[in-house]
Amino acid sequence: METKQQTSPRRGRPPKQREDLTHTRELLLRAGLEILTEKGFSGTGIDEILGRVGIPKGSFYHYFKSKEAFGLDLIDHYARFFAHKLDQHLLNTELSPVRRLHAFVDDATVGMARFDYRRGCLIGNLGQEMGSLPESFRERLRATFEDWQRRFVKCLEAARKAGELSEDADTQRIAAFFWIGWEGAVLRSKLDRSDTALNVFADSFFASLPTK
Amino acid sequence: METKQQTSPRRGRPPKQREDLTHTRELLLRAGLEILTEKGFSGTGIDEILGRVGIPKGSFYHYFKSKEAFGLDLIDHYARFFAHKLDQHLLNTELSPVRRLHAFVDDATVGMARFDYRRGCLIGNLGQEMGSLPESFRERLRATFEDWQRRFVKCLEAARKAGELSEDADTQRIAAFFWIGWEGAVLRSKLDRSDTALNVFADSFFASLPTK
DNA sequence: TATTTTCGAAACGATCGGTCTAATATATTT
DNA sequence: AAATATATTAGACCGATCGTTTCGAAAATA
Repeated sequence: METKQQTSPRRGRPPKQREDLTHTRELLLRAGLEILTEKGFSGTGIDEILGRVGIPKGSFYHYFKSKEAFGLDLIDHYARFFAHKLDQHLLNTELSPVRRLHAFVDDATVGMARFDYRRGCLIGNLGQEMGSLPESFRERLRATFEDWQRRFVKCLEAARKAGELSEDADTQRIAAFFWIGWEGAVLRSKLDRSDTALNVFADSFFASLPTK
Repeated sequence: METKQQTSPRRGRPPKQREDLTHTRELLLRAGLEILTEKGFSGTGIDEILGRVGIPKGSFYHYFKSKEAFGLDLIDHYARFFAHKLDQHLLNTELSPVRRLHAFVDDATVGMARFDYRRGCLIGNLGQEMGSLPESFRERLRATFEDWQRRFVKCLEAARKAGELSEDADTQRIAAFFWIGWEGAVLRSKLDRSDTALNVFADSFFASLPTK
């Protein structure tokens, strides 16, 4: 394991170690996200992503060793982005816990409207596609849902302590219920090109909360 | 529109008109259903379907003018099959209306277990894929959901009249809520390879029914 | 035999993910 | 400044697979 010499001063251009400003890579991830949330993994060719940002194949395979690796990076990228958005609402102490949930749902709803209900949730999309996807995707997708669910539980627990939920509310179950159904609502909303499904599910979900 | 002569005795080999024994066509539809519920439309190649049943391409394009047409036929095929299964439970007068709903959910749950949670719902699968599918699919998918929802409403109405649901229950909304969430549960169940999501959603759904 | 349906096999052009090689840009050491 | 080494760009190219076409042989009834 002595391949990497660390004593002698290396010559030539050193590898970039700054994560933040790999412009091209960032562009590819952004475009990939846009297209994959719309058309899925199998439905999207690399050439289409390349064409949109005007970048040749050489660059793509310089930054990602395969389409599969690209997909995995995309999942992480999206999971982080979405977790941030979730926390933005669910940790907003200016609102009561249950109102934070409403705020998130409303935000997501206008988010879908912004793209005419053409883009959905990357995690849900890939989850549905798992049958024809590299098996390596499964764990990451599962873990992402668990992560989102965990953040939801925290907010529900806060609601319970604040008296917005009954004392014996099963917050784990409620959070699981939400994400299961919400993904269904996003899928249906894409099919219908309408926010009806999102609203129907959200309303029924909130109405089902055990408010004691 | 005189192309089809019905008076003169036709010559040559007559078309197979027996529904049950359009062997090849039936085989293709069945295999297509199995594979598409597992891997989706974009994720499945025609060759894979052909290979499974040992039929050459010529036959496929004899019975279906394109993959798109095949997909549309598959949707109809599945929608009919599923509507039949739905009615089997929802019109079963030996059970109370709400118990019929339970029976359907239980049936669907063991159905998913039978294939190790690898096969989902064709309509949900294609719905999610719409972004990269022929636009002609959209209306059929929508119509199928509406049909299923309609059958659900009838059963809910019966439940209301039987006193199992409160008098002012919004059966339309409840049925819509169910199908939105149930498809999400099927998707999640496939990802997790477990019936947990199905059970969580079903339990929460039934618990949310306005029982007055 | 005439006519039509069905089957079978090969091949098409397009596109898929991925490779290859060369040129260019950028940074460091001598 | 020159030499050196790496980062990045650029796109032609590859084999495999995609959906589709073609065309003739078999099958079946008139």
